[in-house]
Amino acid sequence: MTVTLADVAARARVSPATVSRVLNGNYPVAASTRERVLRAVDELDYVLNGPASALAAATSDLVGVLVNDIADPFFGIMAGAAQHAIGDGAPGRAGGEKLAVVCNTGGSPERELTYLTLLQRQRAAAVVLTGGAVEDADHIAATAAKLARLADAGTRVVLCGRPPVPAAGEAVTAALTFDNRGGGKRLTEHLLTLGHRRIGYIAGPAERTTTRHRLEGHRAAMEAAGLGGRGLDRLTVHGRYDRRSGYDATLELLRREPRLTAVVAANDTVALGACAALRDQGLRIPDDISVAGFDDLPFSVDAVPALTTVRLPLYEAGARAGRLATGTEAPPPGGIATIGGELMVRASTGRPAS
Amino acid sequence: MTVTLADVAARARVSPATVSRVLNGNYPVAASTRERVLRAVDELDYVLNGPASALAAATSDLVGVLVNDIADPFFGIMAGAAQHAIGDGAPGRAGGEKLAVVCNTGGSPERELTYLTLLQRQRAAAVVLTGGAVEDADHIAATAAKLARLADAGTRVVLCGRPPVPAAGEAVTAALTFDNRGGGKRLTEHLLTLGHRRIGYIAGPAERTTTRHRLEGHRAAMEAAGLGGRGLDRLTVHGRYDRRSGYDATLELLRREPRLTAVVAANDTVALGACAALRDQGLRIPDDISVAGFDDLPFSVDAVPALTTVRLPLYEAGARAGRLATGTEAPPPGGIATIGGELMVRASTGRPAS
DNA sequence: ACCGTCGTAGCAAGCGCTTTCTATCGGTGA
DNA sequence: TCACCGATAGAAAGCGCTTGCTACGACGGT
Repeated sequence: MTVTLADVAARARVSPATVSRVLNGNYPVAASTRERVLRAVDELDYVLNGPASALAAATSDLVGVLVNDIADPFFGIMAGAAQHAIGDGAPGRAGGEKLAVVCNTGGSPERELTYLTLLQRQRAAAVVLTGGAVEDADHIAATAAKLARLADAGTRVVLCGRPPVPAAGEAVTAALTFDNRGGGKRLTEHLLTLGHRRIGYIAGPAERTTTRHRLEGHRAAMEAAGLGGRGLDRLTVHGRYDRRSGYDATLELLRREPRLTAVVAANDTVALGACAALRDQGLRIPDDISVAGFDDLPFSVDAVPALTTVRLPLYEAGARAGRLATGTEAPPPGGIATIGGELMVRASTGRPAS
Repeated sequence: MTVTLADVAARARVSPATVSRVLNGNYPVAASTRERVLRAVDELDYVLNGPASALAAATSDLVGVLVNDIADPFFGIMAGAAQHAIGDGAPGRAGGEKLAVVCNTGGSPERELTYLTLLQRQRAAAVVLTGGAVEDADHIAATAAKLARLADAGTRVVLCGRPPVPAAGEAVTAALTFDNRGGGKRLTEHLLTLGHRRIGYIAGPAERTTTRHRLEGHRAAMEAAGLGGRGLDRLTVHGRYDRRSGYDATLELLRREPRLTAVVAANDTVALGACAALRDQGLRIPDDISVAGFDDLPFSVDAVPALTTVRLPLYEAGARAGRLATGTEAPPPGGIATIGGELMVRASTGRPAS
């Protein structure tokens, strides 16, 4: 039924060992023999049996890329870049080709662990974890343990846009983290500079690192401006990283403080929802109220008005993570690199009305 | 170093066969024995060796989901839904859990084939192909052949948002196709009804089925209104499915026909680019010119003005494809189901000025 | 009390490939 | 001319798991 190495060997009148060596190209095989084998492979339309070779060689060419939400371009862009870098990593001979697969955790710690186990099962060559992590002690411990297990099974572990795992130290090959705190700080400073004082903040899910860091940056800026204290809590609303959440949170913010002059959203998608809510309330942006996002996703520049936001080099980061995962690029010193964001001032922010 | 089935067996004082059966749960094992085994698994922190079991069982729990562009929510939504449906397909015992992985082809036929081969290598349980296909005879033949090969290796093949492969007939388990033609037609009819006559069309890449079908629908509507002929070609511009392409194409259309009263875009992303271009030209939407998109991606309702478009039930389609891939749902009669789009009339279209 | 059965568990033969070790052969330098 | 060597190719031993078949008690019907 299915063609095996032995069939190819028979056809090429050589031993299976020779065929294997031709295919893997890491052993001297006479040119004439090689050609004969290759022809047989072609004629028989032979396809290597992945599991069998993974079993025998104790390695596989699978690279897993874990994302929180595949429908969100934030992850899509990073994953696409990583996959690209990985697929083209060693385009040379067979075996150099890695299969990058992206796994959607939906933000659930359990699914993340499940996928990690599944990848461990497959003896994945590398794993790339993207996006913020959940800050639950149990989960962090479980993840760290799993990563350690993976690492000493030879799987490379790369973090992209996620803070280094505290306990997993040596397990992680490299960690690329975004400067969410700094970006959040600069964004709010921009608003403060424009003269805003009553600034609402729409945060993401409370337990995620990304959420916390961006919020911390915001608060640091507020406090530095003498606007700290309890007022901050009143003007902060948590929600999911989606449009709807931004819409609802904005309404809530307006309810708490009708004289709000600016809203900072956890990310661009949320900001879009916020804009919609504001418009529905009859408020003009930025005349009546300013809005800012985070990430600078592709659609943000086309929003009306164009969104002021913090640009994160998602594509570059993903590509770099991919290269680190394939070992094409050397890890940064210390294994950790922080990637900064760039403040993009656009039309959605302006001076407060009064 | 690594724990194997045999280790677990030794620890539980049973044979490897028994352990295997406990883990796969498809053979009677006494409760007490089972428990002992499970405990050993736990204590040893055993993880099944995927390749080994795939080799022995000649099947794997991998399901591949191929997408053209993972950074595009159009695909992200479908892929996420499929992955969800697949992962939760048989959450019962181990083994029922499938690993859905998404592979990003970047729209390249070669990469598509490469991934298909890679999945074939892994003896994937199923493959889901999403999005339009490239209409190149060679590639279609190659794909059909590959799918046939996969199919008779026992891999289920599901098409989602892609027209049935002509030559692959029996190879395909099920095909879910979007009624792009009908949607395109209705969209243009809507514009015609409003009174538009000079309607520009921004199409996607020429060689893709999705592009062709949507365009055909548009033209059918135009012709039915007596607006056929060569004028259509003049008012059609091809480009990629991205924002930038929409921007550029719009400028080109305006150059060709300054008196344009409406622009229909290949999809929402392109439409957004079109809106940006029009705004930059000082044109008001919909007062001076109407714009329509396709897909109804999440951000479309938040665009300003909200985008008139054709809603495609992306999530539902993806989920269904996932279920078909896992065999959780029976294929539609004939293996083919056409999914209709719903015209969403919003603020970006209105009566022409004059 | 005997034998067919049912319920469990073990044996052992692979699954298809990689890789170490060994064999072979045409040179080569002395 | 002969021992020796480099370059290739083959033999065979697994890699860790699944599964068909066999083995073995304990039951229950007659």
